[in-house]
Amino acid sequence: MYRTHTCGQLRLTNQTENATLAGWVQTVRKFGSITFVDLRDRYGITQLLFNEELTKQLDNQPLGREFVLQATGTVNERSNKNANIATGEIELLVSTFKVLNKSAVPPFTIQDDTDGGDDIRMKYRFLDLRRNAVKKNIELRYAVNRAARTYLHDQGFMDIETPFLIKSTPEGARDFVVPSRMNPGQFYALPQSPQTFKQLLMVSGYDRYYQVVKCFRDEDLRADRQPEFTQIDCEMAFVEQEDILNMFEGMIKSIFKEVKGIDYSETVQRMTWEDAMWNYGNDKPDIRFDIKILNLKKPSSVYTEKTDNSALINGADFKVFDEAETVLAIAIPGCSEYSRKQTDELIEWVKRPQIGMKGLVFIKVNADGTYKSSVDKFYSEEKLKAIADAANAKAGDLILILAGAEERTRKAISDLRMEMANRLGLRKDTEFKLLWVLDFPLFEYDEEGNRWVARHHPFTSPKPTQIETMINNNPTIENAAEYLNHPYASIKANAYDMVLNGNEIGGGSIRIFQRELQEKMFAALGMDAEEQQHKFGFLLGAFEYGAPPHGGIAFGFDRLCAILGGSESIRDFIAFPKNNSGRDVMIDAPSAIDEKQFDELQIKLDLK
RNA sequence: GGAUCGGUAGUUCAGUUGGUUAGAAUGCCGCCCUGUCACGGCGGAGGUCGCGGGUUCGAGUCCCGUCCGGUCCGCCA
Repeated sequence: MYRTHTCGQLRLTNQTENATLAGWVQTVRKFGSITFVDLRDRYGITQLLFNEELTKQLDNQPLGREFVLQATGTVNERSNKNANIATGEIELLVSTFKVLNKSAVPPFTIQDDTDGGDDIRMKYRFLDLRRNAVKKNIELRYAVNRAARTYLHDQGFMDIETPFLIKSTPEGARDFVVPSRMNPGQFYALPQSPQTFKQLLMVSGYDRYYQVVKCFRDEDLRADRQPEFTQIDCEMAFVEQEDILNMFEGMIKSIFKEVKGIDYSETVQRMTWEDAMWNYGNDKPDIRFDIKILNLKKPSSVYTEKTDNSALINGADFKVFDEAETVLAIAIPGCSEYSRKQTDELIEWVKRPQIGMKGLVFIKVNADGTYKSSVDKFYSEEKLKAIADAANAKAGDLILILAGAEERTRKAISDLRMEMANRLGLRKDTEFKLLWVLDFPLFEYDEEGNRWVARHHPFTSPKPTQIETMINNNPTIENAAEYLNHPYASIKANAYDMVLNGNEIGGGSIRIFQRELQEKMFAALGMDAEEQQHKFGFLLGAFEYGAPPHGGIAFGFDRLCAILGGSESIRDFIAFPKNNSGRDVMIDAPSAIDEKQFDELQIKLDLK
């Protein structure tokens, strides 16, 4: 037996008991004739005390950091207690010890505020994982996993595994592909999600399915995007959208309760996609703070149900506004005192290539009720007041106005809104606000490919009243400039996203379950009968054998963990993550393979 | 594919308008120390300034290229 207790276990109540501990040497503090050793394992740190005789033995058997040590002795009350650690009232008075393994000097210190940078910590991730800060994240991840599984199990969901070696269907993200030795020249694809399999399980009658499952996408990375990532993937049969929303609100609330101890009792807000875009410029708005967009102009073809406020800016002969497709304003609370330097800095901020605006108009709503703006030449004080009132600005607020092309400007005002909220500390990572965004567009225009693609995926059902519009307006070769006016731009889907603090944490839809409609959908995406059969024949075939109505949702597990852990980066919540370039710097993957492997695969490497 | 920031001791960083022998902290090694817990004291070792080229009397510093890493845009059904 290597140990009788863990390093986080012993207390004053164990005084005078014998115990054997095993763990890693955190620090050695030598005082000539006595020595203190902090021994660490997953559970905590216990101080070991070596007497004079044992300290002498250390001359022949030196202890270094991260040595693996086993020590036996009696539990002793400390004369100087340490309130900072759970075992701080006791120490182990060592009688015998054994070095189970020595350690090279670690390249960075294994402690909470380590001296190691990201690079070196990723290369030695197995050491980084010993640190409390990382361990806490991995533990939180397991807690989220457990809470989700418990909830879903209690609701009658079954965990059913689906294959990783599947068929490539190049829609949406790029597939990772795997060559098949037994089928030379042919390739498997790793799943971007188990989408079609979970739908087939619905056809098979497993009407509540879930899986905590790896998904793979060969796209560029970000702080919150990895090439392999984990989803909580769920599907239900005989459900409408309302059933799904209720079921999975329940799951998230249960996770909040189990993992964070938070009773999220309030009703989860709901918002249509159009409202989200109109009011926040974003399909995943952070609603922890109440700053909404004032639409001073809009392109006529979208947001057909909305009324803009162009009367407020018209007739001033201000070309920047008059010639812009879209003009959007937000009122930032308490910033009217911004200096010239500060407003100039904001202008530079929106002109950065990532934002790409040409400039920024501001109106200061002064505390004394006067107005000062960068467009005083064009707008009288009355007009500025009218704009300020429409933007819900109060005395002391700063109104920021962007003008330009619809999509870019709307994204820019959203980015600006988030940036200002960050600067004002309005995005607290201890506050959690859930939101359902509903009625997403069914299609979106792909400018690069000059075609219409499914916004969610091609299995998403259209709103029933718009099926006719979909069938009767199949896109031909469209002019890119006119895409906002195509009937497809207005078709909405039975699709929904769950948003937490401005992050999309889950998304799903009610699926198409009739073969005929699915064929029409594929046709709408430009797939002829032959291509449909080749790519999705198995699904169309299955739909002929009594497919039930069904729908589902998938949650981004890594991202959910990161948000619950108060972090922007999902890497901290993955035991062995990839870096920015998709590399695992610890094992140095990807890497070249042997000539023999190419031979077996009958593949010849000929890099361009 | 693009933008941007960074690469100097094991590690984290500083390094002025280009100028003598490139510094600090921490870690590491040695000696001293019986109550430390960020132990303390004294001493020591440790550098291809990412790599290649250029400008210059002289380059860590300026220029060009390249590699690596971070963040973002495009991309991510």
